Amino acid sequence: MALRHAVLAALLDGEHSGYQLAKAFDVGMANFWHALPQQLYAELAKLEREGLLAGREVVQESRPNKRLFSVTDAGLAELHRFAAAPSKPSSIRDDLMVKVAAADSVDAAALIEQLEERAGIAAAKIELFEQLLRKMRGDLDEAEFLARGARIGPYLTCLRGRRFERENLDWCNEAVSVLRAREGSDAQL
Amino acid sequence: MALRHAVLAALLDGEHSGYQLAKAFDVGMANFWHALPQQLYAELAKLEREGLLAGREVVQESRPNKRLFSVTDAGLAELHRFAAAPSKPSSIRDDLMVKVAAADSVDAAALIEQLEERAGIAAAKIELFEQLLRKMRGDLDEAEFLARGARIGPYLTCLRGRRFERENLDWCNEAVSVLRAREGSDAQL
DNA sequence: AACAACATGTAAGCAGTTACATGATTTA
DNA sequence: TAAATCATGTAACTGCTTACATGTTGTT
Repeated sequence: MALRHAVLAALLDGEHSGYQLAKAFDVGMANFWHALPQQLYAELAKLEREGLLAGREVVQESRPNKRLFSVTDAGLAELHRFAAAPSKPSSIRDDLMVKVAAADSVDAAALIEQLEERAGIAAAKIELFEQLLRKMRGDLDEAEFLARGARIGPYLTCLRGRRFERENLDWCNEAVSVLRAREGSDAQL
Repeated sequence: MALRHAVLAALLDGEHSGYQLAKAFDVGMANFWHALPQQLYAELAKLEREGLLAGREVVQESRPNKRLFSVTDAGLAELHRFAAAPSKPSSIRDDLMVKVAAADSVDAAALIEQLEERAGIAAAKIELFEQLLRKMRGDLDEAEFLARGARIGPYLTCLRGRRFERENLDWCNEAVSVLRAREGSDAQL
């Protein structure tokens, strides 16, 4: 049960609505934790009931009303506790990798197509991360920001996301060229 | 529901028992799909009921008896279908990254400790992948194996795993040195 | 006129985790 | 003699996904 902590961490840079959080969990946050809007609304309600978040209603005119949430002292304490506790190793789940693992028994063309699609997604994400990183840095250059910038946490996770997607892109391209080369000359040992 | 496909893929290189699979899902397979032994035993039983796997009892003397499973034609057909179907993007879940995202509000020392531990784990995994890759290659050099080796699927996913862990290691080290540097001079903007 | 963005949820079902349960043999 | 390896499961719980449900405003 750690979606709760991901939500608390996401709310550290100010109050957000469920809708705003859902978008955050679709970009920067999504590198290490993914969640659908329904899940977020449910989790926010739960965290509020438990007193780890405080919600306030904001009445809007040309928009539906919304509820903004912020982390309470109890919420901060819970984050502290969580950060100090040992965690289990990360878990990854990727259908495409399962398909590649079965590459020898499966249609190569379909695999190549999906690897190329994935490479495109990775490239787009890299671009997104670059933007996010620039935005977080503001006027400072990277060394300066790493040394003295505010909110280093999200910056570091973004750096991890960029590294991950670069590897993803490179590997997809490598896998595609290997599979293509074997398609032509299918003399397997 | 794709553990089933991961199991089918894992059984492509011959029959295995639940126990053997559990070990495989703890090393090579774990890069893209993680599963506990209980889950595997349950899934194997289910796949056998559905006719995608065939199990046979092997009586042993100095060991408990075991059941070895292999993929049936129906299982292969299901893998084909799965490989050709579109899949949703990979999902990652990593507690440690959630903690790093909250780095500005939590205890830096505890974070550094966990990042170093993770770096160690990553280094060990890299070594493990190197071994696995050498073992799969056998006498061939890498270019040769990529071009003509048997069972390229597991080799490619292993290459992905090694890339991932290298990035992990580098990033953990980077994050540690950033956090250390900030610990000393805590003049945040 | 159609679609994207804003905004929030409920209900049912399925997948994954944790705890429990057992017991022989080989290695340190 | 203690621990690791071999070997297989059940039961209860929790968390995640899919499907459903609604309605306005701004953009193309």
